[in-house]
Amino acid sequence: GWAGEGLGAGGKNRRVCHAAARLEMGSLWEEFNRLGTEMIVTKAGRWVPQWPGGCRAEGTPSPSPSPCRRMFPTFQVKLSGLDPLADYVLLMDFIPLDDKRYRWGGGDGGRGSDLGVLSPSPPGRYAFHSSSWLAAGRAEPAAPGRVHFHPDSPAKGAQWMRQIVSFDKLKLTNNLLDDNGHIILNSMHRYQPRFHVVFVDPRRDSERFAHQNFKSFSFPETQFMAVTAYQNHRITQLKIASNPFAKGFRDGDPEP
Amino acid sequence: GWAGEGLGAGGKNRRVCHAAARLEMGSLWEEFNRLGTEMIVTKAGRWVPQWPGGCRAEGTPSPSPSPCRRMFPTFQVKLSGLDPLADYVLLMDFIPLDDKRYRWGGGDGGRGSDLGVLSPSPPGRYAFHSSSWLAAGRAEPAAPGRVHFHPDSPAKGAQWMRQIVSFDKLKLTNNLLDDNGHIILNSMHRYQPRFHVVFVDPRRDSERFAHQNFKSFSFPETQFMAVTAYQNHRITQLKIASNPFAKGFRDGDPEP
DNA sequence: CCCTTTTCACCTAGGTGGTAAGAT
DNA sequence: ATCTTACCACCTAGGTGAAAAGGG
Repeated sequence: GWAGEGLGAGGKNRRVCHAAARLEMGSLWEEFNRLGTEMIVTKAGRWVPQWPGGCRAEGTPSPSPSPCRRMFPTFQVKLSGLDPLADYVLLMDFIPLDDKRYRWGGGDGGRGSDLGVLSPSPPGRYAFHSSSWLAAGRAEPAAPGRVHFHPDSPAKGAQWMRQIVSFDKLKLTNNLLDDNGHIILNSMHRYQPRFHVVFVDPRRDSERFAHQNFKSFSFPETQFMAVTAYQNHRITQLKIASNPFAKGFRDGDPEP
Repeated sequence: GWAGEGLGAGGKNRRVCHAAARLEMGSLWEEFNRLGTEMIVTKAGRWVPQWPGGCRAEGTPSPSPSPCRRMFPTFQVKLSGLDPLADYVLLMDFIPLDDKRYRWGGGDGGRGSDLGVLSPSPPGRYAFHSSSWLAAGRAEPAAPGRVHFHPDSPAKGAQWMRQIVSFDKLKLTNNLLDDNGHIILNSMHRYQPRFHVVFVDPRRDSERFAHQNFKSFSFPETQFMAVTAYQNHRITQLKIASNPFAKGFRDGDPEP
C-alpha cells in the first residue's frame, strides 16, 4: 500500500504532511483565554426561510426561541503548505477538555478553585468581585460528537490558502436533539476546538488511506467554557469591547 | 467517441439530456414582463471587507459609490432529471435580445413604439402618463460577455434537486471595467437571461465532449431592459409592491 | 433634453448582551 | 441557589426606490 502516493513525515500523505495553520486574532484569543473564555450556547429555533420562496404561513408569529450563537472570537486560520491543485475539506469539532462539570462560585478570591489559571492575573486585586470556576462533579454524558464542515468545502488548496479561512457560520447549541446540524455542547463543560484539514483522495480505495489523509490542529488558547449566560463579568466586558455586534453596550470612549 | 458514455436525445450526454428546469415565481415574472421588465444597473463600489479581518484603513470614509444591484424578481429554478450522484456546475449568462439601443419617450400613448407589447394592456387607458420604449439606433459594442457561476457549484445532482436554486448573489453592473466578476450590461439595451446546467465530466479528455455535457434554458418571461433609473412608473410600483426590501415605499394597504 | 450618479431614509436579516421570568 | 429561557433594545450588514445633483 505504499505505492503511488508518497508518504511524508508521520506516515501522512504528502498532500497534508506539510500543511500548517496559523490562528488569526491570536492576541484577542489569548486575552480571552487569560480571563477564562466563555461561549454562549442556546437552544435553536427552527429556521423559517422567509425569503426567497416566500412560503411563510400567514398566522405564524414564530415560536421565537433564541437563535443559535456563533463563537466569539471567530475561529479563523491562515493556511499554508497545501497542494494548490489538490482538493481539501476543512472541518472543526470540539472535544471535552476533561470529565468534569463546573459551577461558577466562590467569591473568596478564588481559593479552592480548580482553575486558578483562569482567575485575574494579579491575584486578589479584584477580590471583591471575584469568583471562579469550581469543579462540581463528573461530566454529563457527552453530547453527540458533531462536526462542522467549512461551507466552502471541498475546494482546491490554492483557494484555501488565498485568504483567511473563517468559521463564522459555525453555531453552538445545548439542544441535544438539534436537527439543524449545529455543534452540540453541554453547558458548564470545557471544550477544546479542533481544526482538521482533509485531503480528498481521488483513489478508488481511498478509505484504506483515510488515516493518512488528514492533519489536525489544536490551539490551546481557543479552549472555552460553554455557558448559557456569562458568569465572569470581565469576559462580558471583553466581548462587549471587541465584538462589533455588541457595540450597543459600550459606554466609555473605546480604544481604537 | 461514442463509447463509455451513452448519449441521449440531441446528442447530449445522458447526465444532462433529461435535465429540466421550472422557473419559480413565474406569475410574478409574467406580471413584470407584461409591463416590460426593467432592471437597475449601477457602477460598483469596491467591496471593503469590514469584518472579519478588521483590516479597514482608519481614515477611509469609503468612496461610497452605489452598490451593485441584484435582479428582482430573483432568477430561481426548480431542477429535475439530473443524475443524483453526478457533479454539476450551474451558471447564468445574459445575451442581447437585439442589436438596438432604446430610449424612453413618446407620451402619445405609445404610437410609433417598437415595443408596443410592453405598453399597458388596455391601450389608451393610461394615456396621460403613458410613454414607451422606442428604438434609438444601433446597440453599443457588446459588454464583456461574463458568466455567473452559482456559488454552490460544483455540487451533486441530488443537492441541486433538493430545493429551489436561487441566483440571489448575481449582481448587475454597467461598469465596463468592473473587476468584481459582476455581470456587465449596457444600459438601455434589452437582455435575455440564460441558465446552463453543466455536467462535470470526470473523463481525462472531457474537453472533447464539452458540447455534449451541458443543457441550456431560456425563459422568455425573464427578459428585461437594463436601466440606470426606472422609466416605466408601473414597473416601479410593481417592484415596490413585491420586493420586501422596498417595503418602506409602500403606502396603501397591501394585498397579501 | 435625457441619462447617470450620489446620497438618503427606510426596510430586511440577523448577531449582541441585558433583564426578568422560569425551571430545577 | 443556581442555571436556563424568552424577549428586548441596539447594533452590523446590506438591499430598496426617491430625490437631487451631475453630465453630455
